[in-house]
Amino acid sequence: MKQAQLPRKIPTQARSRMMVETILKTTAKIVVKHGYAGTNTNLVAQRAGVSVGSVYQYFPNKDSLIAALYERHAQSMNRVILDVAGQYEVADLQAHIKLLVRALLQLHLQEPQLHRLLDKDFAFLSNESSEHQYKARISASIECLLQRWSHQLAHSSLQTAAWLTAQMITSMVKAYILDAPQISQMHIEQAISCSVIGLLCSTPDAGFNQHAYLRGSANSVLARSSMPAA
Amino acid sequence: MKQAQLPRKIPTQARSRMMVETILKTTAKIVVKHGYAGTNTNLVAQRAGVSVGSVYQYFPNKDSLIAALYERHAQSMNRVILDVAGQYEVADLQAHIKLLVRALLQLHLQEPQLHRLLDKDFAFLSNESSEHQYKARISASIECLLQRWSHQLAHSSLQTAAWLTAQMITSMVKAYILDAPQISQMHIEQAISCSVIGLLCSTPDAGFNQHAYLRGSANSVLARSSMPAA
Amino acid sequence: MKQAQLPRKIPTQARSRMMVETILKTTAKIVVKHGYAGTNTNLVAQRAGVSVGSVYQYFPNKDSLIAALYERHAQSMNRVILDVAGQYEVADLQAHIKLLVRALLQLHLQEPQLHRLLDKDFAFLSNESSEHQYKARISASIECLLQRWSHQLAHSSLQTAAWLTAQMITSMVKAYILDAPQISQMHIEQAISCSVIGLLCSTPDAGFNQHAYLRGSANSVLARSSMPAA
Amino acid sequence: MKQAQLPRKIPTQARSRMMVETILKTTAKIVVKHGYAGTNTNLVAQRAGVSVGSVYQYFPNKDSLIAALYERHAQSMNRVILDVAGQYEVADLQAHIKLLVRALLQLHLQEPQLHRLLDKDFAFLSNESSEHQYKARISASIECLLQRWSHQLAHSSLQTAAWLTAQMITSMVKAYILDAPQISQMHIEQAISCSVIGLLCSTPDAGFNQHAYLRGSANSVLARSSMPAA
DNA sequence: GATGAATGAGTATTCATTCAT
DNA sequence: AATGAATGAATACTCATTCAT
Repeated sequence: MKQAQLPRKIPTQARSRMMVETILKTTAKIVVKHGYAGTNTNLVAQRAGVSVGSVYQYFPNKDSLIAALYERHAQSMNRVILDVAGQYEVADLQAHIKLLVRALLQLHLQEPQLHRLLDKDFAFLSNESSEHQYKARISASIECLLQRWSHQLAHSSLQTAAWLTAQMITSMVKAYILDAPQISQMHIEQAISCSVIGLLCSTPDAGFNQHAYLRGSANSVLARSSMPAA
Repeated sequence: MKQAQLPRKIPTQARSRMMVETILKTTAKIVVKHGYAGTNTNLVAQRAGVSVGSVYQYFPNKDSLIAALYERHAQSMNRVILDVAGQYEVADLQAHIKLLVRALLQLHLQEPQLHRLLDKDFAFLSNESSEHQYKARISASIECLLQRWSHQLAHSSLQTAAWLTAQMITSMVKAYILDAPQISQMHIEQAISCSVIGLLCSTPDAGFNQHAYLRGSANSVLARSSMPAA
Repeated sequence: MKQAQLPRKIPTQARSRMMVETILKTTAKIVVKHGYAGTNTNLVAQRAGVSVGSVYQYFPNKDSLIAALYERHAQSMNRVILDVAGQYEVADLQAHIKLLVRALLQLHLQEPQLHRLLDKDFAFLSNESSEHQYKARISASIECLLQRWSHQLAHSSLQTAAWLTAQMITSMVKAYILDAPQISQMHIEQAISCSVIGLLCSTPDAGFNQHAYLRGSANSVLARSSMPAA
Repeated sequence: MKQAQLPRKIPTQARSRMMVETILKTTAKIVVKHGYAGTNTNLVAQRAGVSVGSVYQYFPNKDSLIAALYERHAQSMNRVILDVAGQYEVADLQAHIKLLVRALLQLHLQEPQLHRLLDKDFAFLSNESSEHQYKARISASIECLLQRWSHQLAHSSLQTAAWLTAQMITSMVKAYILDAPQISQMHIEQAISCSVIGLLCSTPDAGFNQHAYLRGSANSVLARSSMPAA
C-alpha cells in the first residue's frame, strides 16, 4: 500500500486553491457514492472538470486525495474539541463532557455519508503513522479539556485519561452514525457521557466491591427511569 | 466492490478441510503483511502451496477469502461472549462485565496482528448487510448476558443497552490493540469495565448533578489511587 | 485453434453409446442456449450427469464435442441428399431439385435452433480440412443426383455443377433459417429451385441475350403474378 | 459472449485516426493468421506497436475490434452495391446483375484472406441485431438496384426479391472465396448471375409448367406430385 | 501551469485437461 | 471404466501515473 504522502504543494494562488477545493469536493462525492475501490483519479479529474495532470499537480497520488479528506476531517474534529475545551462557562466535568459529545455528534451528523466513509474506509488506507498523529492530536486536545477538571479524575495519568476519553467518544459516535440504530440523539449523548464519566471518575476497586453509589441510587433511579426505549 | 459471497462449497472431506484451512491461514498471513490491497489470489495460492484454481474451488472471489477470515473472527467473538454469558458463578454485573472484557481482550491479544487487520481493514469490504449481521449477533449475545442483571440496569431497553455495551467493549478493545498505548492490560480492563458500568447503571440526570458517589468519594478515591501511570 | 479430432473411440457397449448420446444431446442444448463461448466441458459433464473424465473418455477435447455435432449434421444432410437422389420416380430435373430443396429445408426446420447454431458458429471452429471434407461429400452426393439429368445441364463439368448446386441450396437454406424472413416455406422452396435451375440450365451467353424463356414469358408471367408479398 | 459495442470514441485527430487504423490493420492480420480464438488484445497492441491501454482507449473490448473490421467490410459491400446501382448506362437486368456480381467478387478477392475470415468467423460474434442490420442495409441497397428493373421481375415483393438476391450473391461469393474451387472467375460470375436471373425472372408455376424447355415433362410430374408440405 | 493521450504493470478469474483414487 | 478434485496457463481489462504539447 502506497504511503499517502501529503499534498504536493500548498496552493497560494486563488485559482489554485479553488481547484484543490473542487478536486476534494469531487473526491468526497465519488468516494461516498462508489467507495474507495470505485474511486479513481481519472474519474475524479473528469468529474471535477480538470485534467488528471492537474490533480497530480497538487496530489502526489491517489491515496493522498483521500488522506487530504481524512486530514480535514481530523482537523474539524480538533477544532470542535478545542472549541469546547475553550468554553469556560461550564459548570462541571459532566457538563463539559456532555458538551463535547454533543458537539462531536453534531459534526458527524453533518454530511453523515461522508463521515461514514471517513470513519470506515479510511482506517484502511491511512498509514499507521499519520493515523497515530491524528489520534495523538485529538488526545492532546481532549487532555486540554480534562486538565481543568483534573481534581475530579480518578486517573492518575491525565494522558491515559485523555486517550481513553478520546477513543470512547469517537468510537461511539462512529458506531452511532454507522449503525444508525434507533436511538435518539439525546439518548446516545447521555449514554456516551455517562460512560465517559464512569471511565473518568470510577476507581478500580471502588466500583467493584462496595458500590455504595450504585446500590443506593440504583433502585430509585430505575424507578424513575423514563428513558425512551430504543 | 464485489459482494463477498459465502464460500463456494463447504468441504466435508478431511483433505478439503485442510486445504481450506491452509488457504485461510495463508491469506491471514499475507493480509497481515501486505494489507488488503497487497493481497492477491495468485500469491495466496502460491504461498499456500495450492493452485489458484483450488482457491477458487472454495472461494468464489478474492473478497470472500477475507470475508471468511472476518466471519471466523466474528464467530470467535460470539463464542467467547456466550461462554462468559453462560458462567453462572458470577457475583454481580460488574464482575460479569469485567469477565467479558477480559475474555475479549484475551481473544484479541492472541494473534494481535491478525485481529488488528480484522478490526481495521475489514470494515472496508464487508458489505453492509453482513457486517450488520455480525454486529447484531454480538449484540444479541451480550443481551443474553445482560438479561440476568436486568434489575440493575438503568436502561429500560435491554436491546439498546446491549448494543451500547457491545459497541463500547469492542471499540475499546480494538482501539487498544490498534494503538497499543502504554496502558497495562489490567488497567484497560478496569477502564472499559467502569465505562460500561457507567453506561449501564447511571441514569441521565442522576449522574450529572447530585451524585454523592462522585463528589464525596472522588477525593478519597484519588487519594488511594495507586494506578500505574500510562 | 485446436484441431477438433474425431471422437476418441467408438463405443460399442450399450451403456457407453447411451453416454455418448447423452453427452452430445446436452452439448447441443448448451450450445444452443449459451453459444460456443458459453459452452464448457465441465458444464456439459455436469448437466449430462456424468463426470468430466467420462466426457474425455470419448471426446479428446472440447472442440471434438462440437465437431461431433457438426459431423452428425453433415451426415444427416448427406443421408437426405442421397435419399432424394435415390428416388427414381422423379419426372425431371426441376422436380428433383425441388424435392431436394424441400427435403433439406425440412431437415433444417427440425430443431431449427440447433441447426442455426450449426450453420453459424461451426464454420468458426471446423478446421479447414474437415469442413472441406463435409462439403466435398455433399457435393459428391449431389453429383449423383445430377448425373441422371446430365443431358439437361448447361454445364460442361458435372463436378462444378454439383458444387454450385450444393452451395446454393445449403447457403440459401441456412440464410432462410438464420434470418427467418417473412417468406413462406413454399415461396423459398420455389425461389431456391428456380435459382438452381437458372444456374444449371442457362448457358453463359444464352441466358443474357436471346433466351426466349425469359423474354417471352416474363411479361405475361408478371401480369399473372399473384405471389404473396414477403 | 460480450456484446461488441461500438468504438469508444471516434478519433478526430490525425494521429488518433492513424492509431485506430494501425490497430485495425494489425487485428486483421492476427485474426487472419491465428483465428478469432488465437487473437488477444495484448498481442494486437504489441504487434501494432501501441500499448494495450491505447487499444482500450478506442475499443471497449476485444470483440469490438473484430466488429469494427466487420463493420468496415459491410460498409465496403454497401458502397460497392450502391455504386453499381447508380450506374445508369446498363442495358438490362442481366447486365446489371452481372456487374454487381463482378464488383462484389472483386471486392472479396482483394485481401481474400481477410474476407475469408470476415465471412466465416464473424457470423460467430456479431450479435444478432447488428448482423441483421448489416444484412438489412445490403438488402436495401440491392432493392435500389432492382427497383429500376422491377417490370422484369417475377416477384411481386421487391423486398423479398432483394433479400433473396442479396443472400444468393453474398453466399455464393463467400462460398467461392472460402472453398476456392477450380472455377474461373468468369465462370462463377456467370453462374451466380444466371442463378439470380433464374430467381428473379422465373415464376413459380411458369418455370415448372409451361416453360418450353421444361414443357414436355413438367406437367406429368406436377400432376403426380403429391409430396406432403413440410 | 494545464492538458489528456499514452502507457503498461498488475490481477482476478476461467476452464480445458489430467490423474490419483 | 468412471470419477471429480486439482491444476495452472492463459487473458481481458483497469487505472495510477507520466510527459510531450
